[in-house]
Amino acid sequence: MPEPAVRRLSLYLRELEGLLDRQCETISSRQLGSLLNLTDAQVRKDLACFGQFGHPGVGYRVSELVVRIRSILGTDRTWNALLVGSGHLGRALLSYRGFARKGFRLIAAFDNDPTKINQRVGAEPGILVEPMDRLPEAVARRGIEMAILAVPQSVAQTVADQLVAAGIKGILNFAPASISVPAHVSVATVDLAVHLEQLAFRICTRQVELERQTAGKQQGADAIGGPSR
Amino acid sequence: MPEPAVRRLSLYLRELEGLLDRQCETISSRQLGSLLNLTDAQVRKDLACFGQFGHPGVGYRVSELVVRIRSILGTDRTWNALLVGSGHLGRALLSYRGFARKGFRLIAAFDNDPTKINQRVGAEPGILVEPMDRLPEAVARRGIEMAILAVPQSVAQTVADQLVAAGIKGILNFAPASISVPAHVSVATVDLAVHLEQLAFRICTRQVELERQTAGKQQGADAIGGPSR
DNA sequence: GCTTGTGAAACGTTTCACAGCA
DNA sequence: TGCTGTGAAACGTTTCACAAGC
Repeated sequence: MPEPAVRRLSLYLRELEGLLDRQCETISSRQLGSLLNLTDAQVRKDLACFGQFGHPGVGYRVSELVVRIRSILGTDRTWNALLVGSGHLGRALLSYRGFARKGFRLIAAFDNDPTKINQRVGAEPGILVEPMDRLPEAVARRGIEMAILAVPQSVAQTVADQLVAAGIKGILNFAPASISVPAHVSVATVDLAVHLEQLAFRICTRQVELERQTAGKQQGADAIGGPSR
Repeated sequence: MPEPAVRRLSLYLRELEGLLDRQCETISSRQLGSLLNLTDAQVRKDLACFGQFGHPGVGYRVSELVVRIRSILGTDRTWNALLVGSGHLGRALLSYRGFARKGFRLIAAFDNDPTKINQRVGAEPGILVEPMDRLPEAVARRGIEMAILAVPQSVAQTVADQLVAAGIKGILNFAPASISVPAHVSVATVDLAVHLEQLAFRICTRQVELERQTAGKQQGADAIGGPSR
């Protein structure tokens, strides 16, 4: 199953949910692609990986496709998640409404800092920050399958190990570190600084590209004796 | 220039900076790869794209490689950045120390919500949240090249247009929407909900894989009449 | 011995082009 | 006409294998 196709599936779903709000009933692969700067063939190939959802001559029915993609991604149900690390980022994530809209419920929070334990964080009524030793029981008792890791780099691996031991099946890791887990556990790492770094690189590269293009055009113009403008 | 190689360059740098702290002087492609679950050949090919940094029989000198990669990524200097949207996520990003460590300075913040304007946010002394109409002047006067977009989906494109008009060269977009900008501007989108969705998919898939594996083994054992255990 | 850098082979992804269908 | 689904071609990335160097 092509990994890039799975990544794009989430993006298709995001756009389709938007179209649903605007009561758009059907959409062609070309239209959906143009929303994400993809070719029509790309969209069709991606969707065809998972079944035949389209209607020749018509396109894709938005509501139908939304249901299908949710079912493929496993977001046609709610997932319970917990948070470890109630620093600035952790608290922001607890308050983020985007997760709930997609069916993810953050229902517990943990930290090992005594000054943070027993505080209530997030939108009213808030979630109680519990000490780390309560984690295993919470996972078992409250049916929590996912964890959001928002702790400092230095303790990321240790906490990840605790999460795995507690029976967590997937970790969304915001710590700037690559963590290792057993094969039955999935990890997705989001390193915010890395994304800014990539942006810096792209800005530099874009700048150079444009300069080269301009220079090339000028030289070309010079060579054929065209107007330098 | 292979796009995946550039992505990994940031990860190499992150690991190398860690090794530098632990006074590790040299590292082989195999060792560096194992930190990130990559093959040694992958590491060598990636680095070779940008020059000859290695020393046969020795490996790569950590401090040298750090300098080289920073120079390639364009993070051998500081970048000034601004933030738009001082909601929960925006304020968390202003307080995040990881950016400063990588040479990114968040030096201005904007919002169009009157209740947020003129507040000070982030670590002491804090950054003053200014109204959107001050944005163009701030970009020009303070040499700001990057923007972090942490606004709701509904206004993401509008604000992006304002940023472009103000002369911003790169946007790190946290809004759950794909935004379009002219070719001379770079965008990186980080959709937090999408990452959780991908994690949900991987958890489901992993579960099925393991079940199939177990079933396969059992069947295999049955077929050859081995112990069913 | 161990290491890098690199052409060549293997693999995966995207694009093309068109048959089949409403 | 307009659309999907799909084999085939084109393109890009990763892995292999080994010469060259410490």
